[in-house]
Amino acid sequence: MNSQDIHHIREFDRFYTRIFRLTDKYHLQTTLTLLEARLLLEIAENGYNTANQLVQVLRVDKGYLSRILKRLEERGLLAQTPAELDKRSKILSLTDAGNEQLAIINQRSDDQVRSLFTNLTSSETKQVISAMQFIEEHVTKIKE
Amino acid sequence: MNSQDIHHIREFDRFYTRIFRLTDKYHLQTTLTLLEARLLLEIAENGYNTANQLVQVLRVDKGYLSRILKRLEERGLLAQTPAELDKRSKILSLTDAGNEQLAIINQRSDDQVRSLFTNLTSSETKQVISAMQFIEEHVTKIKE
DNA sequence: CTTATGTAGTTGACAAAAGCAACTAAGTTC
DNA sequence: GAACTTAGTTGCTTTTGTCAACTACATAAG
Repeated sequence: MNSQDIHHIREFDRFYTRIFRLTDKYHLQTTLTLLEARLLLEIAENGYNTANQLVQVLRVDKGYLSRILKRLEERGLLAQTPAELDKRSKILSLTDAGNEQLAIINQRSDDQVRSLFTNLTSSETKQVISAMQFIEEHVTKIKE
Repeated sequence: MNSQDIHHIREFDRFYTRIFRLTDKYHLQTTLTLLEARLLLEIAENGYNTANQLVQVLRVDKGYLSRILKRLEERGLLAQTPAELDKRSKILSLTDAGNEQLAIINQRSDDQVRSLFTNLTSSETKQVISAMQFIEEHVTKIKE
């Protein structure tokens, strides 16, 4: 792998982070931070339903997470019910209001994605997606 | 653009951010934060050599930036010399130590990129890079 | 020239985000 | 059942980022 290749890849990296605006303070004009939005998503859609699982998958401090979850609960978006099996842990789930918030976020994320592709023909869009899938399949995960 | 397409794209987004580890606190095991590393790079390699230019291109608060630049100067990585043409502004440049730091960061970034591609044949690598370039050329920038 | 207005960067005060360590309560091992 | 581990909480601190006021210089208009 030559230095020109590496240059291209790092260039893409900068392009990508800029375009997808990963640093937006509030996620898509909701009152949720990026992390809060991500938590709702992981809980509701990816089945991570304990604080501990979220700590693993998102690599956040457990103390910090604990407070964020408490805040989400206070805001009525999240329910924490003691686990029957292991009484140390709590099972996390979204309330109806939480699911509504998530739906809004998803809607806006979808809109954002769509707007990135507005000028593309349907065939170009398909090619971009193929390119993404190709990258996803081939780029190797770094070891932890 | 159908919902399946959007799903694929958002999936790629999550994959990408996870793999490239954009949230690492210290950039590649140096004592520089991601922003500090980025500043050195923009100053030395992209020719943005005033605080004002950096504010524009990286969209950070000018007060915050001012403090970071001061810190980099105190650490001996950065020199700020008054501009002759406009005495309000200072011309930023890396010291030798700053260039060394940047070289280390670049080296490690390169290594990281390389390690993501270790298992790929040279032809697969070329295809991934082509895919990246295709995405870069086609995905439209969101308006500010 | 001089007044008004704009711009580059600094500073102080503050708020939000994140990290660290000590702690409680429950589970596990032997 | 004593020693150890684990899930989550809480207090304390640091880091990161925001906002507004301020200084010094620049520029345009009368």
